[in-house]
Amino acid sequence: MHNAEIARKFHELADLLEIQDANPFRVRAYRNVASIIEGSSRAIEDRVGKGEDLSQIKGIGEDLAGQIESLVKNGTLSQLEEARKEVPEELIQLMRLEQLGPKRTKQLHDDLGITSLDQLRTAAEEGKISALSGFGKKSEEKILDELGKLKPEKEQRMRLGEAEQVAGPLVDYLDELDEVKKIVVAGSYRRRKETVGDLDILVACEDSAPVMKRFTTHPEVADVVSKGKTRSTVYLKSGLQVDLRVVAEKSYGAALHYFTGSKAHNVAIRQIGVDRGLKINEYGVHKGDKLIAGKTEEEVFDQVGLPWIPPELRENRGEIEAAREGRLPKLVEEKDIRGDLHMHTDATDGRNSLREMAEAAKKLGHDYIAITDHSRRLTMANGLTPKRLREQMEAIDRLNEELEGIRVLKGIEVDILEDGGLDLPDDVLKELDVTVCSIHSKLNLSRKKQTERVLRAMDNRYFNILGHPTGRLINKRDPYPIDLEAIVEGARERGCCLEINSQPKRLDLPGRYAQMVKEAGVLGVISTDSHATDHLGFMHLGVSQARRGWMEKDDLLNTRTLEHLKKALAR
DNA sequence: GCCGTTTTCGGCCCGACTGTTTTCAGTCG
Repeated sequence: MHNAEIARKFHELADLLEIQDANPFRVRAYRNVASIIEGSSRAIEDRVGKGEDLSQIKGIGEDLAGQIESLVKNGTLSQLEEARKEVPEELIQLMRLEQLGPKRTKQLHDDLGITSLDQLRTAAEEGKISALSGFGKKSEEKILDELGKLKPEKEQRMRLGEAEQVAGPLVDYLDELDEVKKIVVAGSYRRRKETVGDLDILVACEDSAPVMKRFTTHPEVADVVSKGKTRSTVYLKSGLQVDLRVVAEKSYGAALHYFTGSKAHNVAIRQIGVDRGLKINEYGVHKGDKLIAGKTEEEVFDQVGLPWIPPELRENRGEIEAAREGRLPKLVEEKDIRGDLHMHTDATDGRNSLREMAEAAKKLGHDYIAITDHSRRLTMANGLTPKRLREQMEAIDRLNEELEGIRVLKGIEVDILEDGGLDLPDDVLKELDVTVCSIHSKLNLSRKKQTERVLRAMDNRYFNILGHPTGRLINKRDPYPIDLEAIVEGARERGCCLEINSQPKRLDLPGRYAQMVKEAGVLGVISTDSHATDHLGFMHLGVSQARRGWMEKDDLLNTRTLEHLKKALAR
């Protein structure tokens, strides 16, 4: 069972308990454990398998450790089964609507007998909801409006970070077979799109039968849709569709190219083939009946007169022309990253101490990090006042005297207030090495006002990096209305940078906007926004977005040495 | 349900915003 699925079960339990009006702190404990598991870079299943004591993890006590273990071992969570008896589990669907939390959901159920989204729609259309106490006409309208926008859960694509947790173990499991010569996950996963619709696993081997057997009998498989010699399709228990395709080694490169896509890229490449009298398919490049290439992707590209193109660029958005003209970018790689400039500690809403964050970052090979806790306005996160920030600065000074091999920079994630001011006075900001400036409130301002708000904030000479610039949460919240072109231009004029936030839920900026930043000559910053030492490993996800935005090492701030970084930050 | 150089019991981030209110509950972050 994957981390994402374990986390989902605890979230569901928390939702059900909340509807039941359970102790809110107990609910929080369940939500907390869900987020710990979600954010863990190691598979909980493995940790249980190795007999690790999960109660050593902060936020997990003896009780929860036991619940996790039994969930992993038996596949069931008895507390969840109990809760489902009390509350219809479909009710949780109602809480996917904005404005509907546990209390009003319970009220809808108790007063109108509503258990599903369909029944909610009918009740709203019949005007029954506005008649309830606490609801009104506006609430009813909003519910109908939200219902119209809501996508069925099944049609949602899985976030890349979650898909990695599913794909990694599955690939390892298949790779244990001697028959498997090569194995890779192709498709949008390999192109590093922010979400994937399904997993396309490609295997090179001569005898497919044992591979197909092993694949379709994997314990995570819920349903075998088809099982053949070259292709099988299954649904995992998590709902994710996985296709396995088996080809001979001589066709591996061609198949890899074919199944990596994108479709638009493949069509364009095949057209070039046709122009040269070649037929290109998943088995290879053919001249007449003769197979002339296909063992590697390089061979396939070579046949159409192109150098190898990185998967992240294969969207037919200019990469073929660039390849032809020899101006493909040398994309940034994770090893180019020298430091991480956005992370939190337990002084605000992080889970680890200053020292723990620094030591974990050092282990990852970073030359420097910046501690950027929240500022005072974010009370829910226990945001720092000037006084507490100064205390943290002193603690950083002391830590830097002790630590070797890594430099801890003083920073803040300071809120951009509604009027474009920053949440801390200039004389405090002045003392910091770096500021990440972010919007956490008033997300629903008009596009014009939101844009002006950020531009005004950037006027402050201590504004360094715009944090999670679009504010989107993948599958959950759209970007707030904002004129990003104007923001990028404003950043260029003022010498500000834009963040590429690596949190799996955010990936913000997305690749397409990263490209805009690069083209404007504005520096990007890839940060993890870590709230625990475990999150520091999300860097590669941000790097993938930068790569999708054609970014090279020099297009980024945190690929620089500490010395150059400091110069670049001075305004 | 978790946690403890205040504590093994009694705390647990709390303010802004909205729509419904007539003094506030529910939701969100």
